[in-house]
Amino acid sequence: MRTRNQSRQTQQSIGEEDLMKHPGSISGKFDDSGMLTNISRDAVGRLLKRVKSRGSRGLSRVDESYLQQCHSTGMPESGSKRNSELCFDQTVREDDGCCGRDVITNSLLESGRRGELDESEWEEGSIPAVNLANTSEEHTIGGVTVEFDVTPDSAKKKSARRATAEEKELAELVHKVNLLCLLGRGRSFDSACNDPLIQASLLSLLPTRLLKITEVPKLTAKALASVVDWFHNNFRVRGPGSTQEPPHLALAYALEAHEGTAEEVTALSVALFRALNLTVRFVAILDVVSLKPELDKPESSSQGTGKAGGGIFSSSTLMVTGSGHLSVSPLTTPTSNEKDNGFRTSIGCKRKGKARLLENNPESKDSSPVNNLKDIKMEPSTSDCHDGVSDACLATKPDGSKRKGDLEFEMQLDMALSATAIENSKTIMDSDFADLCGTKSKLLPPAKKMKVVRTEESPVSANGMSTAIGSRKVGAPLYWAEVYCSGENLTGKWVHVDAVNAIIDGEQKVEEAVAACRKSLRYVVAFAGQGAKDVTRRYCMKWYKIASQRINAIWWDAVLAPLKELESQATGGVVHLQHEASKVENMGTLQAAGNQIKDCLPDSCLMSEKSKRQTCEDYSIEKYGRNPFSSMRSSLEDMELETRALTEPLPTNQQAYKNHQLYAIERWLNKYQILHPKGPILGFCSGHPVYPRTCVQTLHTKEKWMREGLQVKAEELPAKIFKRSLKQSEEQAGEDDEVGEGDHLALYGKWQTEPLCLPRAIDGIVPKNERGQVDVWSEKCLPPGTVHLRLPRVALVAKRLEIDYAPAMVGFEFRNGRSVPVFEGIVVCAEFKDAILEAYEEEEERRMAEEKRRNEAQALSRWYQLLSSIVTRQRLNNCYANGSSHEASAGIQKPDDTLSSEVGGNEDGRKFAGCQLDKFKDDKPPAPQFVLADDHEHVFLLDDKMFDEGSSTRTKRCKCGFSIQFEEL
DNA sequence: GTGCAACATTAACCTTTGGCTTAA
DNA sequence: ATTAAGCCTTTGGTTAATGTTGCA
Repeated sequence: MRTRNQSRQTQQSIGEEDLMKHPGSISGKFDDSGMLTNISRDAVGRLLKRVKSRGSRGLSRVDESYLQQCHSTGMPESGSKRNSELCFDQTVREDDGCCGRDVITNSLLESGRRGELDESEWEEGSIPAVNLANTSEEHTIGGVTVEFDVTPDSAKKKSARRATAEEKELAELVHKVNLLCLLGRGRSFDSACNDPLIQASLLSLLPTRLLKITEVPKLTAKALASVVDWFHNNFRVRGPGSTQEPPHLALAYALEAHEGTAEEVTALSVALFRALNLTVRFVAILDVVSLKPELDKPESSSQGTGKAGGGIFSSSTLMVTGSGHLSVSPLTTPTSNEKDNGFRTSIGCKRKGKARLLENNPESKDSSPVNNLKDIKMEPSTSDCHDGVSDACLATKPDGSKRKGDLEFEMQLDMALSATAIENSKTIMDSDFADLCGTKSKLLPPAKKMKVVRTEESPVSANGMSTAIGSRKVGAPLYWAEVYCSGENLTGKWVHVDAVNAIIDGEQKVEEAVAACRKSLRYVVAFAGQGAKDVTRRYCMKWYKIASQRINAIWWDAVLAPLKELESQATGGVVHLQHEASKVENMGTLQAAGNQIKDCLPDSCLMSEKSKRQTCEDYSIEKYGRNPFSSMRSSLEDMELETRALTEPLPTNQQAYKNHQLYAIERWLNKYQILHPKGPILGFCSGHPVYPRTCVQTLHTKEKWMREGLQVKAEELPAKIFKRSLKQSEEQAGEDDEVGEGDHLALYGKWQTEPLCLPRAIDGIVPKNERGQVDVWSEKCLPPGTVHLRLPRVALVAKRLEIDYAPAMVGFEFRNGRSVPVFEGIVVCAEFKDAILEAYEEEEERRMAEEKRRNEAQALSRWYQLLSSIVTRQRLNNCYANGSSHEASAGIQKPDDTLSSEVGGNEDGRKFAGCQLDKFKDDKPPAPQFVLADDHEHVFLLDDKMFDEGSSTRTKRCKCGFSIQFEEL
């Protein structure tokens, strides 16, 4: 075992710069010296597992253990610098004697992963532990600062917290956007499948004998076998996925290389079928981000931490994606699959490298995955290739035995690999990897190495199907084709064709395969003719499991409606029975053309969009000409899907009935629900009879029914009675003064109600409730012969006219901690409506006039106040600025009202005001110009007024000598 | 290890009708 | 004297969804 000190020595011998530049080589050194990383990973896996299992106490206990040991052993002497490091070191040693350096490293990596570090950062971060020892509470790797004591603790807390409404709303929005993006992507690929050049190229590759399929009058699934076999043997799935390129180009590359992502290869199969004049859909599982917030995080974390072998070495899927063998929902949003994104980021450049390679060497048909990997490894920019060794050592212990987690991890890896039928290429890769393992395996990214290990243990069958998954022989297909076989059934049938895995008519297996790979079958969409149709029902037998994970059906149907129409138009017409001879002829021409243009690919794919589109259209018209049965085929399928929806098998677990759309059991009804009628019994689940969901009726109180314009029929007994809560009972009892009267709540079903019959208004009197009002929940709640006048202040009018009315309560609002009724307008007898409205109009006019008058008066008053204030201010300025105390004491301003009266009763004053405040003359009435002294009333004459241009001040003088200065406004 | 059932926890929903002071 | 407006203060029980735990 390497100790921490040993590790440090190693680190010291290796400069930081070197670490960053040549992580792989350094990894190699570690690897050579005692499987350090292997041991470390084991330790980290255990540590994190323990931490997770302990929940929030995990790290604190680690700290405590560290502190205790520090005290007991006298370590560490140098303060906090190495605290965290030592802490983990000690803890790990305590457990299994493993080195702590990698524990720290990988713990940090874990943090980094949560911080959405991509794969390259993940790998870079695994080496430079020198950095780690330099900080106490924080550690910096490659510029990323990670606080040490966050990890599983906070993650756990976060996952324990439930999502708020806002978060749910956001998640729903993201979900919708993601769906739309994936729909767009599917349409894109579907469109690419119609590319005549691609189709022609495929035909040119197809052996002539297989063209006979076009001559089959009634196509059956069986007839497809030969073509599917051929395709399966000639096209392989491999990664990294090309997700950045346009589908047309991606297909061209895949066609040339005879390999591509599952999506591309499937699209090629669709293109081939279409070239053969079959009616085909490109089907994809839209692996959309979860509709529920936070759902992805626990999922990923559970995968990452729950598995002993996984732990911070990331979830299995990450490992797989890291290997570049799985391209899943490339347009998923960042929140959907961090793992995918990280993977995608790294593979983007890889694919470009690959693309360049293809362009430079168009004949490199044998560009095997191995070659790809070599290219990848040589790419200096692909930092994710660094430090593969530590991961490479994960799978086996030094002694060769396997740990539980490793086996588990490999199992997951198997699933993912089989999901993309990677087994096809495995056999080829194995031989190459045998060499690589000896020499270059240390340089491989983790999952690449994992794959090597895996292939040693999991022999691949000759036909490329995985045998490692036992019963789950079929991997999780995310893409396949649907071929319309008119020879199936009486009316024809859409047949599932997974050319990638060479599976025909395996629709029943899809759900299981998808579930095995922990993918969700929420949306299965078939694309054709730029349209799309949701065919999830065909593949999902347990709808109740996905129902809650799907967006609300109304929105989804609205989105799909126009696409469905397009799809229906495109797949409705089949012409292969009408012009068979010409078809074969055409195909021969296409094949020849394909041979000519084959070598030009992908350049030929770059033909002008316009001409391409034109070709496409021409071809489509020929191929997808409408026939009179198109709508019938579409509706037949709709019926089929609908039938599946209505004939879902009974779930075997009780909880599934809680919100099941079709079935219900009594124990999962809530208190406002009842079975009526109670039958028929469709089956039993754990002894509970299962009823149709249509038998479930919602119950309400009499009052609640009344709000809906219904009333309980006379002499109807409550369908259900239950006790109120203690408090409610007490309140009710208190009101009724009769204990026991109000402690029960009677509920009625809709079948016990009839339209509301309120007492009619008679003699102009409005029937009111016990509170003297009318509850107007809706128009239905208005007593016959009355109208609701929803006008403000209309009650006053009715009152003035002495017309009987009732305040209209329209609802409640929660205010000041309690519900308060909201009144809007009044309810009056219909015959008074016009009179009231007329009076109301008059009253409103009068009120408006009054209000206007009041406003004007208020404006006047405010002007008075303003001007008085100005005068006062000026006077005080004059008095105190000049230091004339006697003047100050002499000048006392009257209150406004006094001044007003003075002004009003003094002609001279009015005149002076007009002169001296001429600036305000047009806007406002003259202001008072009198200042009263004890024994003298100052009068400011116009002649005595002086104006100073410089300071814009005007000086007024009284004959007595008193003067006031003020600024001209 | 997985699925199920029971229980625990928590966010969201549902309920629902004042009283006093001050100004006009 | 009457009436309108403003202010105070911000429930708590129930349900459904979700998490946890234990069992087969």
